[in-house]
Amino acid sequence: MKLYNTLTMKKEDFVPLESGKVSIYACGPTVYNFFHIGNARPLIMFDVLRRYFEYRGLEVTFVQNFTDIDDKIINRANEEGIESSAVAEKYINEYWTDARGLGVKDATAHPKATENVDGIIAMVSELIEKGLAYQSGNDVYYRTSSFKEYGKLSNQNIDDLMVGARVETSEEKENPLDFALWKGAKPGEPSWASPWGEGRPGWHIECSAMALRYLGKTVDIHCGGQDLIFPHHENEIAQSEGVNGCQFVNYWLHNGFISIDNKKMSKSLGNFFTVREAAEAYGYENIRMFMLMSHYRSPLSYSGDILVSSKNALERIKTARSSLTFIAENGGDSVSENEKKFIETLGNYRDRFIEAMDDDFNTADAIAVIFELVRESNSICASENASKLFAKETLIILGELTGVLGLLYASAGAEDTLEAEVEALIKARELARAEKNWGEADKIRDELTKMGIVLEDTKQGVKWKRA
RNA sequence: GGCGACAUAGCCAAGUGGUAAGGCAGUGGUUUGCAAAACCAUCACUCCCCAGUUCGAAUCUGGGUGUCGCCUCCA
Repeated sequence: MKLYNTLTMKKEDFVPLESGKVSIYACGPTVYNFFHIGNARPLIMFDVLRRYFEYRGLEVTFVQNFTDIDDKIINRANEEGIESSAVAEKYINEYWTDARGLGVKDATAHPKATENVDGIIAMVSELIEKGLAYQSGNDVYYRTSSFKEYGKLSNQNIDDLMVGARVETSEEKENPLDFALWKGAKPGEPSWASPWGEGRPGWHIECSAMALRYLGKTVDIHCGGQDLIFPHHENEIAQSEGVNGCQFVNYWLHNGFISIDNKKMSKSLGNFFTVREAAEAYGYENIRMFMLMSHYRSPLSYSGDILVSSKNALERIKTARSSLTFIAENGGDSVSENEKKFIETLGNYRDRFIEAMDDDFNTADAIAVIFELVRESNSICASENASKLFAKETLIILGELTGVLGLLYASAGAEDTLEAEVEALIKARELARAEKNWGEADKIRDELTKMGIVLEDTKQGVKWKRA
């Protein structure tokens, strides 16, 4: 499998540290608000990466943290007049609702910053001992000038950064580029005891400490949004490699942004849609489909129209599955030559799907393969003698491929049953149709439509679905 | 100023040297009692522009234009 590595700026063959296993660290949300569509992209795309590794038989350890202590959380808590821990708890719960709604699997571990303060303190202490950090007042800062490779991920050199730096100058820092590892507590702020007095961890150090604790000194893959490359991931490298003296991450993966009106969607610009509101309007699964239809590194622009288009596209796959499910129950027993031939080609779809995914998990291409499978399958479904065997075999591969992408989960396996009243109406309509009483039949169909039941008269019988 | 990315049909979007995937929308047809769904056909002589390399370029090289992102919390 090839993955595009931000560190080398090339697609590289993925070789895990330990054969058959892969460790992944993903920067998780700062829990002070609902997360937005842009935040959902890495969640969904790297969930697909994780599922794909599992599909290929690798044992995946996937760690995603919660940043549950930070300025924004404290501000929010002050606004609402509650504890910052209550703010964090609330939005962690909201996170689960949305993430699971989007079909994102829970990570192997979801560590919280506040539960890793001891590890953070140990790491900061070691950085000080090594001369890579210094105490200033009650704060501790990383001495960027002492880490020779600072800038290697973002391909920047320190001098250029300094020229363009819009970093606020601080009396506390030796150098504007230095960043906080530990922040001394201001009155009223939540704090933890440390060798430098009461305080709390800086943002960057959390990830280094949690990656070390859960995944060890070197991680196979670290992922996140492109805006984290600098400074967040650059700082993580400085911290982790500074302390551990070895490569921190072998493959750095970064997703592209989602924009609105050609501007990056971001909380600071205020031009964002939360996943919650988008899901209410268009459905969680269609948001997932929207993301999967393009490559994770491409820029993507969000609109209601595009979600409708994604919804229709996903509907096509759902309809195909529903037709197959129907035929698997109501189809014929004899298998035609045409079907036999088709069944033999099913493996080709799998091969092409894998080929697409092996190329930097190209989900857009992978979905195109699914659509081709759908077209061929639909073609056979439309024939009078479609067989149970054909439908069952096709369902297996369709379920397998959509499962890797995490699609079709919302309605998967849901045993939906009809109300007696609806069932009676469908029977009545069948009777009317048999008598060629079209007026009555159409009247009943309109009635059912109003009740949210859509009918399809197929060769194998009447199919229904909820609108 | 430094670093990086993107530009393919009405819309979305793959494709990194061999003659433009896929989806949405549209149009014509088949099917249907009529629908729905589906299928078939059609939908970019062309991939921002110019020059170059090549038998051959959307794909490589050089130049230009436009847009976006990071350099400050940010997926």
